[in-house]
Amino acid sequence: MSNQKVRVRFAPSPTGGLHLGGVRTVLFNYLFAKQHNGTFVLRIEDTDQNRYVEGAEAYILDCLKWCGLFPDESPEIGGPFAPYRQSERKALYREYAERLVAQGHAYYAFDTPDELEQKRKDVPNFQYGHAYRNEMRNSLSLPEHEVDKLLDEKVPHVIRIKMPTDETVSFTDMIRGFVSFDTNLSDDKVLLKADGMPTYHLAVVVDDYLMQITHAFRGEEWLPSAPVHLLLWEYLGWKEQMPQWAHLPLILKPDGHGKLSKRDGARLGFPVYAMNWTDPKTGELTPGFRELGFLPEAFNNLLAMLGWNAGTDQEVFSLDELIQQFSIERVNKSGAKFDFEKAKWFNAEWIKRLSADELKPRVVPILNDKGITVSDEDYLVKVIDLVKDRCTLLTDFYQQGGYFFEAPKEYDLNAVKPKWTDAKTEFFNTLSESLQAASQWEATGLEADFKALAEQKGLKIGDVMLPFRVMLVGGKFGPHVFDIVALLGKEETIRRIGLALKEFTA
RNA sequence: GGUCCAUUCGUCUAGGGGUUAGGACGCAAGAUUUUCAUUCUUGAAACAGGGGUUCGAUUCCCCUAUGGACUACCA
Repeated sequence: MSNQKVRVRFAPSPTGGLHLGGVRTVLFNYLFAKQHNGTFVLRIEDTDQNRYVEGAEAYILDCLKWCGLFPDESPEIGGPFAPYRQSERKALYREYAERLVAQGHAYYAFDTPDELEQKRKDVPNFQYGHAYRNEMRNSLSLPEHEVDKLLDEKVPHVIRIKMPTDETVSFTDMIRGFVSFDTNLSDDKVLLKADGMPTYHLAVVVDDYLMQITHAFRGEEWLPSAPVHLLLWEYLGWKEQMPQWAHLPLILKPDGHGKLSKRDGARLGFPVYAMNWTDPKTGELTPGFRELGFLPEAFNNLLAMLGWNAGTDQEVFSLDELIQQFSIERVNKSGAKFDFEKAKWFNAEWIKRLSADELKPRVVPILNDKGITVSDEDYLVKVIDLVKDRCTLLTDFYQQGGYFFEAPKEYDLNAVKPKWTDAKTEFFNTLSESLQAASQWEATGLEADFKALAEQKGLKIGDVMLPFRVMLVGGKFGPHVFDIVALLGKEETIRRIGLALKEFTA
């Protein structure tokens, strides 16, 4: 296996939106694959038809595209190990389950859901395992002829793994090192469900084998069921081909403790999903990072830093840098609480780092959404350059840059009206006239003229500078006033002075 | 309850038998900016506790505590 080409997979089940932690798992898979010139496959684990959600698979694909984490093999693009949807591979799992039964490592169980429920009620901490399996209705406890009869009559049944007693299963995890488990403590997990679909336990082993997966990354929540998987690899005779495991630390709630869930996002006011997700049944919308105004560069970056670090002071990484520097050895063992403030900082950093040209195509839709059409792209680039340092989210470009495209609809009147005087009205009227007559239109010259005029009128510069800003921008924010004036142009500046004067003196 | 896993500033983390325990986010103060940000400087802020081992433990070992995951015909 060590000389084999690296093959990794991300195997989500299409049950809803894609969680932050899911994207991080994708990212680590992707980084590892690319770094080793390996293959990244996307496999859809849709073996539970009860939980299948329309549109979820397409949504997951879209998320990966947005993040720029493209699979090399997937249900969409195919590949040498197609199909990549487990529901389409259904027929193949039974054979392996039967093989395990024949070998004595698994058995048929005929207990109905009701019977199981009853048993759980009767026996505290019931586990379907060595202690109780003889009390249940299965091919271990029932006489052979009765089992045959039940099978012949096609009585619904499942296939369960027969966990060995008094054995220790151990392996070396790429992240946590040596871990071991006592087989007595694991129950006889269902391998093949009554509907003929495999459970995760069987499917993940069979497909990882068939798809020649060399390294398997998954969340830490899978650690307790690892012994079942290990045993399956062994019983199926594939132990030599078993991938190396890496159980990733969990992403935790920012407050309190526990796994971060979409509920926490709603409660604390930040997204948990990569992109907006609308549940097709309830119509409920769960917000996403993309729509909130995150850049995929920043999203990848912040996810990578949740559990991994380069061992240096560097925190801002491009995807290429991550591919270069990522190492599984430097992934932390313990869970990390998600910090939305830091997440926003990463985004602000990326907005500052990207050029106005690179930002342009991402800002246009933001402005369009607000009803602003951009006819002059060069003008937009200048606007972006002027305001990008004060944007944290992409959506901030509307607030910070919208007034370059349309005059303010509302003014921060509290900032100007209480201190308004006739002298100021007079000043701005005169300013309009002198701007009209201006022979040049460049920031420093305009500023000098403005100051000279204020002095001449006996006004403090500060007393007219702020009102001037509010006239152009609408509020107390934005770049240097005369940079704005210079970009806005003569006609528009004068127009806005007139517009605002009406409001200020009303 | 049981099993497994984890534990350095509020948060993400670096470090590692002898260090002023480093960085980042956030927070506070100051400088720059006649707005708001950016930027810069400075500051407050941590080795869960107890035993060992050792000349010396935050670092190694054990125990305790705390937290988390899992304990479905879900993944």
